[in-house]
Amino acid sequence: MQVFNTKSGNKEELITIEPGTVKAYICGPTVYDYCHVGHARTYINFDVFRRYLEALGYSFVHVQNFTDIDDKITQRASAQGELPRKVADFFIGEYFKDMDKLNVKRATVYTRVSEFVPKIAEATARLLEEGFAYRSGRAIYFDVQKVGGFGELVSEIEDMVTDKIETGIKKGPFDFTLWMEGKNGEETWDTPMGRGRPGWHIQCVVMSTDSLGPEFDVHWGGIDLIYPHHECEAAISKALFGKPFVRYWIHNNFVLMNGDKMSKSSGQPVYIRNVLKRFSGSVLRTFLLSRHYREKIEYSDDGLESAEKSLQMLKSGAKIAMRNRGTRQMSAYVKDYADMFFGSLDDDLSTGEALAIAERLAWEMTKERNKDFTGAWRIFEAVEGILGIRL
RNA sequence: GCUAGGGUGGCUGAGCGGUUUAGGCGACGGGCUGCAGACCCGUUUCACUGGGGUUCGAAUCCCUACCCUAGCUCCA
Repeated sequence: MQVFNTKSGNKEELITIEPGTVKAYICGPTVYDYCHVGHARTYINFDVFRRYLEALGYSFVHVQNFTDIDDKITQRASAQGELPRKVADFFIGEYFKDMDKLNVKRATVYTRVSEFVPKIAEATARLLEEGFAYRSGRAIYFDVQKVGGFGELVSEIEDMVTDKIETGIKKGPFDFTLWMEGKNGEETWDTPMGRGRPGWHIQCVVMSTDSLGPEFDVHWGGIDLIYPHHECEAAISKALFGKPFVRYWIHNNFVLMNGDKMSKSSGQPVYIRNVLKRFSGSVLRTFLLSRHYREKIEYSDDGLESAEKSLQMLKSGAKIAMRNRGTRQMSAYVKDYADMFFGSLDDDLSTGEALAIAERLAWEMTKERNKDFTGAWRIFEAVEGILGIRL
């Protein structure tokens, strides 16, 4: 299939390192709150990516983390008078409840930062020894210049607005924290480097490569993670292994609300569980898949309602189609639809197009009496199995 | 600056090589109604930023110019 690689800025044919196997890592949530619709979009699109490749016959290794050590978790914990660990565990549980309702397949491996601290400390110590990192103030920083700067995903980084970047403690403005001494109330670990906790970027490098090896096929995440998170990951990996790291970087776009990104920093997010009070998981899934993953999508009641209508149409079509379920052959008319449907998915996961094609077929089936719809059930089966929309 | 995505009729917004040029809103006419509203029917019959190019044919592909939006160390 063709996928858009952020690294090259182009659509490329997906060729895996090991034929027949896709090794993929996706940045999981920082578990300080319930998941919102933006999270849903990321994990649903990745889920369809996985399901499609599995349908093509690939074995798909899906590794996902939970960032359970973070300032926001500490903040929430102290506000509620609880231990950070308890807060993280709670929201991990809630994450699974939400994702199960959205029919998102479970990952092959889930990792938690808190379980990887010794390995992260070990990697940090190695970077320190090899001169890729330095100690300054109360933290250990990664020296971006030592690996020849950034450039995996962001070019001409010097052109970026650097006004708000603090310097002084750090050698270079783009250097970032690998390890820090803990502050009051934070969870810390004893290591040969002293007592402290890991920084954000190195976590994902250690966790992904631990399961998938130093080189793997796909690294997925929200578009907001391109810089700094993924760029920093690439720099760390380069220093740690001296290998290419990830072949395909894939990023999905945001869910907007009133034109702005839905997130904690810009207004209230819409939690998945709140949407599910009014619409089914399949409706939300249909809504989020109705637009291509690299396009922004505007969240609105109108959008959900229209997704509900689409789903209704798909269900009508599926009902008619399933009457001759099991029939191997496919009429020429249906074959055209099947080609278009699977062709859309093959072209950079165009779920919106695929959905529109299935919907049109459903519509035709409810209206046209004299056409041969033999084999149409296979398309609706794919809507369920690949798009993950229950009909 | 860099990266991504855009510039379509009064507005919104699909279409992304050729066909019935969506749909919605609004407007206009009619129906229904004691009058409105809602609802129903009809009309709104050739819009695609400028300039090149490819093609038998371009809103749709390529180049170029201009303009707009978003992001750029909290973030999926």
